[in-house]
Amino acid sequence: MVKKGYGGTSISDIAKAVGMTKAGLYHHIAGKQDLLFQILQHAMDGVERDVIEPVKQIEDPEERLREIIRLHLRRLFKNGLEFALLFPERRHLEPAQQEAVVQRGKNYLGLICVALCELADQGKLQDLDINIAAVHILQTITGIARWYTKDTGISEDHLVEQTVNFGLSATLKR
Amino acid sequence: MVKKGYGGTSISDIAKAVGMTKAGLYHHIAGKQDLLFQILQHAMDGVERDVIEPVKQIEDPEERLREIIRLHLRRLFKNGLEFALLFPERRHLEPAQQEAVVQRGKNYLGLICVALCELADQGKLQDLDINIAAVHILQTITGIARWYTKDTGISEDHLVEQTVNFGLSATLKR
DNA sequence: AAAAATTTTCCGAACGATCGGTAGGTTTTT
DNA sequence: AAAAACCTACCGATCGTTCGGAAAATTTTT
Repeated sequence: MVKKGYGGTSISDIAKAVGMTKAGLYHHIAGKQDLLFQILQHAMDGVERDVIEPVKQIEDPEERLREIIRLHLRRLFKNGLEFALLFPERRHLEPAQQEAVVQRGKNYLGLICVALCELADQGKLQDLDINIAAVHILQTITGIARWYTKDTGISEDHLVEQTVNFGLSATLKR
Repeated sequence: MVKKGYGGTSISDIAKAVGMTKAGLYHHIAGKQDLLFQILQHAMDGVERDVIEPVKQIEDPEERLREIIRLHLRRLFKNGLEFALLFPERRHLEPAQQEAVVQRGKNYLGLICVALCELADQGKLQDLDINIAAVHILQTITGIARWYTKDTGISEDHLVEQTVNFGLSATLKR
């Protein structure tokens, strides 16, 4: 589904990939739409557990923002970058499920916004539109899934470091 | 196709959208794959004309980078942000056509890389990985198509300005 | 200017294939 | 023996594509 998109992936394809027939697979899933929904929910559960929860306890907003980017990328690398590419496929869900996914996405974006706001209060931020900056940072992170592969010669550690610096120096005063 | 993806959009859908029957539409296109290919080529022709060509004459690399971001966004706004979302759908093309599209994309990325390199030579750049920074800038631009709508209350001008600043202060020394 | 010939545009009907999904039965595990 | 896992076989619908011909627009000939 990552490679060929929601519409381009048939249930038979998925069944074959897990070594089953269509009917066998249908014993485990409620339908194609619901399968995508479960995948998205599962992926976001992981982000909530490995990113959102841990950074809650970091007081210093600069350090927190740094960790948000770091942990998010680590999480993507560990769990498979590809899953980030499924996020736009939420358009194939029912409006209600779509809303649920979008809501959790906005929730995460809020995390970055809050960090930026606190930095602004401390006078550490450049003169910029916080909401736009927050989305740009998030797009930079998730955009990595669209181009990064190991055979670029770029190491994960290096990429994490560079991305953190990119996001911070784009927003922080110096 | 922007809304529902390549696989999720049938030829009937497209035909209906242009007020024709399937068979009537097929008089104008060579097939579904080729239609996508033509759309992508057409979109990239526009970028080449409105962005790549104009900035060739700008000597100063900082000014050039600024104009790349500005003109690219202006072009997206004028021609419809949505078309940027079709770029990832190139995966549904034949390998040969896919390669053609990717090549033109890399060509464009090279433009940013060169600007950054020249800035580095002038000692105006932060200590960073130029290739990674270039992709991050590009992802920030194209990422805008994924979230921006007029009803966010953000004006196009404001967004252009903020994005240019974001990209430059992420990479330039100050 | 009218008529004839030609080309372009479009449609109805159908094609084989595949789609998501289901019913009913068999095998495997508990 | 009960329950869970899985299969074969099939459903109606829709997929991308094609074909022969009608309708409309254009060009050529008279």
